[in-house]
Amino acid sequence: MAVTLNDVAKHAGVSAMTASRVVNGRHGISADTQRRVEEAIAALDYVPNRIARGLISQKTQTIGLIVPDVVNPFFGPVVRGAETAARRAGYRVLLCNSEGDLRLEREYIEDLISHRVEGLLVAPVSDHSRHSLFSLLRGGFPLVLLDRTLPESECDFIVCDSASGSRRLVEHLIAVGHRDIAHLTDADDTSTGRERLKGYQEALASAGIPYREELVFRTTVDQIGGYRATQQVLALAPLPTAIFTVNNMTVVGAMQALRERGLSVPQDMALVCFDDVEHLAVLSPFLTVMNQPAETLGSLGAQLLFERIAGKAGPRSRRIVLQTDLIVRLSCCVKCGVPAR
Amino acid sequence: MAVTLNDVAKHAGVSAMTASRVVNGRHGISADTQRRVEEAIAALDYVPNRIARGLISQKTQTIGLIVPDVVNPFFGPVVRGAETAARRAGYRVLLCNSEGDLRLEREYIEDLISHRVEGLLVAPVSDHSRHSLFSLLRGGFPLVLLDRTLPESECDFIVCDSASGSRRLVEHLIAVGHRDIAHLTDADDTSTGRERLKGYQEALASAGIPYREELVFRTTVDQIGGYRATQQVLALAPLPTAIFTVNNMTVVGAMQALRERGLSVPQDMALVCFDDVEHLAVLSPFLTVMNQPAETLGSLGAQLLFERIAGKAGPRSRRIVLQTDLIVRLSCCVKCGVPAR
DNA sequence: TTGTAAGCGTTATCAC
DNA sequence: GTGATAACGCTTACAA
Repeated sequence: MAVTLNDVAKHAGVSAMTASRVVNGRHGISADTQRRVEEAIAALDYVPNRIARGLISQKTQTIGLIVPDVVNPFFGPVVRGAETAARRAGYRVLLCNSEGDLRLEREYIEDLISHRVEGLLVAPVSDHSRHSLFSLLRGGFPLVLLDRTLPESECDFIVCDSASGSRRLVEHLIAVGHRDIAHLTDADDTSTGRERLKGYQEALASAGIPYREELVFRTTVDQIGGYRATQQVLALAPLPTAIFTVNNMTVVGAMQALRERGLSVPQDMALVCFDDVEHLAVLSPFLTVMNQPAETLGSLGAQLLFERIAGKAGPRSRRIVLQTDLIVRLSCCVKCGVPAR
Repeated sequence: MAVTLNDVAKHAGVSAMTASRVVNGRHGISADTQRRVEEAIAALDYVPNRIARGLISQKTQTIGLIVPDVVNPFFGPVVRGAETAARRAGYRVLLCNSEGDLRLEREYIEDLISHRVEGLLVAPVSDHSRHSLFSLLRGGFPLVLLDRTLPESECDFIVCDSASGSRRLVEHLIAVGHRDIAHLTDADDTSTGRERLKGYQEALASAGIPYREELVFRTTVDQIGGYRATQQVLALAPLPTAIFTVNNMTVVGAMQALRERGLSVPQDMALVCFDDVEHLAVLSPFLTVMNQPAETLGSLGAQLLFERIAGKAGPRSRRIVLQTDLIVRLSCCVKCGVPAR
């Protein structure tokens, strides 16, 4: 069905090798031959087979990208950033949604290796992802971690400064008068969760507010997790005056739970989180957030990977930490004051 | 560097063929041989090379997916739906963002063909995309169009019912009292733009409201396009009382322009659009929209494609039209009434 | 039950 | 300038 180089060669009355030379723009071809081959290519709609090429060159011009979910407003831009950078570097991207599932992540990794991607960009599900990833690293396989680090890993990564971001976000809450701040976060097995909890604790400590374990709720960091954890928050007496959720999905669930209970934000409860949502901010400039440069993270991550693939990276792991931006909007409104409890 | 089947075979003291049989779970292998090969596979961390496999079988287990932008809240879910369906069918997805650029789209198509994807899922940039796509169709290449159709094409597609959706949306505006309704839409070269304009006209006609060309603004359907077109709307005198934008990106720009002019929605201007935004709706249930089942569109589109790839599809093109849902929220609020002009 | 030979589409190498 | 040959890693067809 597909037209091969041999078809082109026959059509042009030359050898496959000569046709190959024309396709690849090599020198030392007579003008006449060149023309005939080009005509044959056009006439037959020939498109070179990269699969066959890759078999020889061991280069597939393809990388794998694994994120929990493209629809997540944080990972969407990460994917776009990576894809754009990849295109510019002449690479294609095999996209995989791990759905935060370690088993699925592992399957995808194996599958991508089997597809002979030249490198892997992974936003790991959790610390446990290292079991799937470390054997790659031992083999020197080009790998860059996105958004989360892995313990004891000598691996390139690019993340945002979660601890500092979290600290500044909580400092802001404290500055506008909050003292009882609930924190909805990951289980203890992700670097982002640990760092954000650390920042939360640091902010409290430097304000002289005692850390209270009972204000920290660990959950799955999706909408339903945020919803359930917020229900637990709302069972506290007295209620805290603010909730800080670890990311953009948990905050949605939190909002849902608050609304169900008839609580308004920020009048009855302040609500802040990590991650801004592109566009949403314009439509409804409401949530105070710690914005992460997601698209930059994706494109720089891809650049790190391409350097590694090209062998320009050296044996030491490179670690990039991007800064986050506090965007103050209405959800912890100063003018509204802090709810009295 | 990579471990090959030959390495495994040598390690196990058998021929490559025998090793291959074990890898593929064929019958007729002695228990002892089987064990030795499996040990070798484990010892060497062997992962089969699908590239080589694909060269023989002509199957790469890969499809291409081209959308304008993964970050677009409509296409994000489309991508997830397609990717999930692909995984279930044992396929991987090469994701490409055309950025609404015909040239880029064309490059991607050629590149994906060269990567020997087994089929293509494309949300075409515009009618002009057919120049890149029709030669594929002639060759019988498996192709399914997403979201937009192409004129004169005998090609599978899956879209939403834009005309009916648009009509119902405008009927709603009319029902709550609007008569001067501006419409921000695509240039005339996309099926969605044409259909939505048609629905707009139908709704006006059946309400006995004359169609006024000067209320229709054609623009690029992104944020900046929506912004500029809305500025033009705001130069009208008298102002219309409602704006209906063709999609979720234009509405963001529209909101921006309205806010800059100090106009509130819906008090000063009603605002409705196609496409809902997942999560946003929870955080801020504000925009009245015509929701499209984006994820379903992606997963059904993938299913159509896999049927075609498997040769189960027949020569006739299949055309699926999904229905849309009107979600009434606050942005055309009845209680607020229609602004007097 | 296992192995040999050929070939998928392309390119590197070396002749001519 | 151009072409024959082998090879990339694997599987199909056939042989032993």
